[in-house]
Amino acid sequence: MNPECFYRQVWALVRRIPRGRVMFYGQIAAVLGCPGRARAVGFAMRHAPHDVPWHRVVSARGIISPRPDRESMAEQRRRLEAEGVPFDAEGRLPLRDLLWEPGE
DNA sequence: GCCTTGACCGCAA
DNA sequence: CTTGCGGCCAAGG
Repeated sequence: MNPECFYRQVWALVRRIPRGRVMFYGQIAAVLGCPGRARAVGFAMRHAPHDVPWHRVVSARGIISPRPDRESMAEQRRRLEAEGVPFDAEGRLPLRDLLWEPGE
């Protein structure tokens, strides 16, 4: 699968994540049949179109992925909290309860 | 084309 | 629980 097609499928999938639920990078890649391309999913999020709910994608460790742009991290947390997602004192969220997968 | 970087991940220690 | 390492692979210099 070529990169461009992959990104479009990532965006299409992320658009289907319900409010208040999340998926993690590697999971998205695996669902699309491309295990090992978690980093490419990260790239797809960084370049996501305006209508893609990129904030519903977090790391497999249940934290908002660290990145140079601290402001976008804060923005992601605000958006998730606005959807009812709880964070503990260490900035972690209950991935086990919030994880979503297509066809659920 | 080579090398480095990065919104990653699973597993070993 | 935490960290480190290796594997991963696309982009950009």
